[in-house]
Amino acid sequence: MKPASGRPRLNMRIVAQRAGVSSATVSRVINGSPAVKEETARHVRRILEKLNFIPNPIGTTLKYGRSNTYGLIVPDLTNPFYPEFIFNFEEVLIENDHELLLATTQSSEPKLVSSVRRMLMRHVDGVVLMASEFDTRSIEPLFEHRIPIVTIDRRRVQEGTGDVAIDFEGGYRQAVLHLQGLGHRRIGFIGGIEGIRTSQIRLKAFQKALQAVGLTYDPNFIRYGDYRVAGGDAAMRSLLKEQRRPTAIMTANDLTAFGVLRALHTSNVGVPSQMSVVGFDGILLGDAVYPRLTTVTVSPRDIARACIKALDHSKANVTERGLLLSVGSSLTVRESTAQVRVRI
Amino acid sequence: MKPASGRPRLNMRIVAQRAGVSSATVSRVINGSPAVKEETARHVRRILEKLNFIPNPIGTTLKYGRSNTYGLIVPDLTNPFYPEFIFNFEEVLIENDHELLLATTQSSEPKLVSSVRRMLMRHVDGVVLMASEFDTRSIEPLFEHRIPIVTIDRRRVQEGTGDVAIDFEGGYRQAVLHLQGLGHRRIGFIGGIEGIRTSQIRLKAFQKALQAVGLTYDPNFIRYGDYRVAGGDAAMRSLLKEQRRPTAIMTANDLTAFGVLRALHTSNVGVPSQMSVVGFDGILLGDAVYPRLTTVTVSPRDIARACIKALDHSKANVTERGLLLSVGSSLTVRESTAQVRVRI
DNA sequence: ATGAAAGCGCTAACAA
DNA sequence: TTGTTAGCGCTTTCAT
Repeated sequence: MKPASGRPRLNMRIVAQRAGVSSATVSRVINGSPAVKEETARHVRRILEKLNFIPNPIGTTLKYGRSNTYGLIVPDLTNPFYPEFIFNFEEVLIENDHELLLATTQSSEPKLVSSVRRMLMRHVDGVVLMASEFDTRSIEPLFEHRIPIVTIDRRRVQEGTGDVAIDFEGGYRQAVLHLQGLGHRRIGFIGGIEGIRTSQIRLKAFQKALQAVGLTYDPNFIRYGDYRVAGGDAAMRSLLKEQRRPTAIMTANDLTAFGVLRALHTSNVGVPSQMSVVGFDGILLGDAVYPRLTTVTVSPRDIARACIKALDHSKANVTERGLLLSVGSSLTVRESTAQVRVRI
Repeated sequence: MKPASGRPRLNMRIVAQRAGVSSATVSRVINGSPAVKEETARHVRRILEKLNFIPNPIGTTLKYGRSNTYGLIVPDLTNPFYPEFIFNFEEVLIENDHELLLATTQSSEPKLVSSVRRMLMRHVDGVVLMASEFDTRSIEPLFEHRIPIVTIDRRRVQEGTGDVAIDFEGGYRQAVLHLQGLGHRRIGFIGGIEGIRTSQIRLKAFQKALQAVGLTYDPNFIRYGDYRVAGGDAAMRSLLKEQRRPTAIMTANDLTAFGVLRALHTSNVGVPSQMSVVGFDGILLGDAVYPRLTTVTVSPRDIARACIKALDHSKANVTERGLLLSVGSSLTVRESTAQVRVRI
């Protein structure tokens, strides 16, 4: 690798020369130090403008060992929920003059490890970890380097690590209430991937929601999926084979609900005439499918803000256990739910 | 901002001390220089492992003014095509030990300007610009700093700037051929945003495809959308008001096709029984809607590779005009197209 | 084969 | 109020 060729990059020293001051003064002007005579500052600012100077943050990063960058590790860009979150997270970061370093794991352990390594190399000031099913060993280096971490839905905090928990229970309860109001008594649930933590959390939340409104939980109406369309489709087909069918289906996320809709269409089961469907996430595309999806919406912006808050807290209190924040969810009623019609 | 606190970060000097060599030797070992005695190298490697040393690329960046980072500017994370591209682009970058710096513009000029600024600050080695409708003035700084640029579908190249063009015409021709084979003669088109360049390109490509197979172009069957669901929906509703209707609809992208499907559902027009629909992009969710969308697929991975190729070329030949590459597309037949049934 | 040292751009002590 | 300087981590020329 050869050193930068051509004329030297425009830097503070050059600006300083042109302005007839020292680079320290230029630095002070740029950072708004009050210790500079207003006249000098004005003069320097004029030169800055004329030269179109853009400070090189690499210098600062090197000096302070901090990069003003936050890492974000997501499992998958294919689920629209993540891009929507990324967008919001990025916006919140930019508001605070921070950068985003994005990594996707594809739910693969080696990818997680290499993502973590890249985060470390780039000296991120914190990491948001949305990859749920991770082995703690993979993110060990993050702990060692004392990087503030926020997990999503891990519902545990430790030294330097906060967590943002989505309020599934509240959301599902609203949905169950809505369905109950429409006369539904037999509500099925299609969850996430069997055996992983976040799936358990969602299923539990569903059960509690049922309980809260006094409906009975029927294990025959439960299936697992894979948080994706294919899983929702397959699970719904399986559910349709039952003698006694539920009259409404709730799902672990919107993509699963899309699969459910597709399976029902294919099987000529009318939605919402014969079966009501409720998703979870509130992705924008929920409004694009037919029928438009009734779903529990959780605001990506709220999650993003909570993440930043937890990260900031951990940064300021490296040795304490991090914040455990909760983000609410609310029902968005669209067209995939209706009065129950089938009598049994 | 206070300097890094606590114990100094693990760096090459510390490794060198532990290994009883100089930091220069450590650097040589890490970079695989052959000028190190194998015995020494082995010893250093052992220490490296033991200390779990991760080199800090900031030092290198500072020294060389290059960051091994590529910038990617996309208009929107809401259209799944972009996340799918981002994922592929990131993968290709990581293969080559590069980093990704992502920015979204939301089709807003100020956001583009600030994105460009961030790219500059971070010393990106090149920029992929997917924000189609930009004023050249906004990216002027990129030119000034001699940053290699690749645009998508701008179909013009200049000094240091390459372009990757999607082969709309070839893709649309396959689609038209497919529809023609199913007996369709009256094919409508719902384009992108009226007046912007990429919309023109797509509409022209559609016209040429029609021409190529000997079908007539009927302006009454043409509408504009907005590259999103809402636009496709509205345009389709408008089209349905025509006395003579087309029997098939092609669209500027898949999201538009989703809107078309929704409008047709709502208007009780059967797909594909009464109307065939063809999208463009080949996003994964095209397989999730009902009916599954027949579409023209363009491989995000191919686009990503082409971008890197063009970027590499421009990097090596800063003063030449960049490469003008083309990426092919191919028809994916699913369930939204069928034999024409309606006789007029 | 290895080490010493300079320098990339920036900022904060410290000096003037 | 402004300037001088050291040093963040790295690589590479030059010296040994």
